[in-house]
Amino acid sequence: MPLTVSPAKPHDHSLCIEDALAQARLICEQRAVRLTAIREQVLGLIWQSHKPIGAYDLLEQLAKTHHAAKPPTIYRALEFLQDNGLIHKIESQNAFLGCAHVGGHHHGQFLICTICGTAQEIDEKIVSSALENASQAHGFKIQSFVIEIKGLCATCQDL
Amino acid sequence: MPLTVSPAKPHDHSLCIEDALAQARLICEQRAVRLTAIREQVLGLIWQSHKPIGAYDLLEQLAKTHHAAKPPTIYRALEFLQDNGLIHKIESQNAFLGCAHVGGHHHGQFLICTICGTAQEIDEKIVSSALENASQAHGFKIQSFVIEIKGLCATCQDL
DNA sequence: GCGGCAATGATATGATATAACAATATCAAC
DNA sequence: GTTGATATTGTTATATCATATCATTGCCGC
Repeated sequence: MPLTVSPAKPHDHSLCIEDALAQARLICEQRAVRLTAIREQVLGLIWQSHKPIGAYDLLEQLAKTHHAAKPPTIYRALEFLQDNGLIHKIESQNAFLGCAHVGGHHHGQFLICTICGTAQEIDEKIVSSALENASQAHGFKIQSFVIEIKGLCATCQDL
Repeated sequence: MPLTVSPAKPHDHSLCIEDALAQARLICEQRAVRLTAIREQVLGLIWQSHKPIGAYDLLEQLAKTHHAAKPPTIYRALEFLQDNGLIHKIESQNAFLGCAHVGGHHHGQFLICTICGTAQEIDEKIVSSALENASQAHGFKIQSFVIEIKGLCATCQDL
């Protein structure tokens, strides 16, 4: 299961990408939305990195094969991919990352290494229920959340 | 204690501002750093809203009394205030908010209302310990975190 | 009052994101 | 298979957020 590996550990990442794209095609078919060439290409570019990647870095990559690409090209693709739960935005970095748990209507929880820059997505019930608890205690009703934990991944702690 | 009220509830907010500025002066004296006129003025402007406020909105306010104010003026003041734990940045909005728990070396947890825009800072042990737990389970060592919970505040739920 | 450092002024530019409208592609209905 | 409605992409321009750089001024210990 490529999607459950830690990005910090070595693995055959081309499998991640293939798997992510295959899942994306499936999801889009199920939802009757169109994973166009541009959108799929952008998703592929995002998955080529385990590190969150910025919109203009993506644009630079995309422009290599797609001369007409301009900022709106990227931002539209990013919006589509976000709307369909295929990618997440890391708010504290203005950067984007493939969703590791597609299908669920979830919000991301991320472990972001301050040394190597990798971001691992987790989905811990203990975190979401703690948020739910804390919010309730303040009479607040959750719609969504941003959880970005910064620190040292297992690999970089050992350096 | 003005600093513990919910921003969503009506209260005499001028007390919040005065209290926040008084605490800021104290903290800066203790830390032997200079809360200059510009910095204090920016902090005051931030406290005039319970809603996170953007850097350029602050600039516009500041420029009314301080003709020479330019973007670096604001960003330098914001950096100082953040470094000294007097304000927080809401990453998902590129906006800034007075810190409601000055003194502690804490990271913020925010309840942000999607209707009225107010952001309430909380500091729930259950949340931070859940993050600690989840991180440990993945061999990750926390340095800091961004917690921004979006939803409906008590007041706006009843509308 | 002078030397060193912190803070601010001033100019320019970099980085991120969206508005608005035109052109084209897709696809269902006929 | 043409037509019309809608989604997607192209194109230009601009809005919004943030920092680099160097000059100038102010503060403070000596």
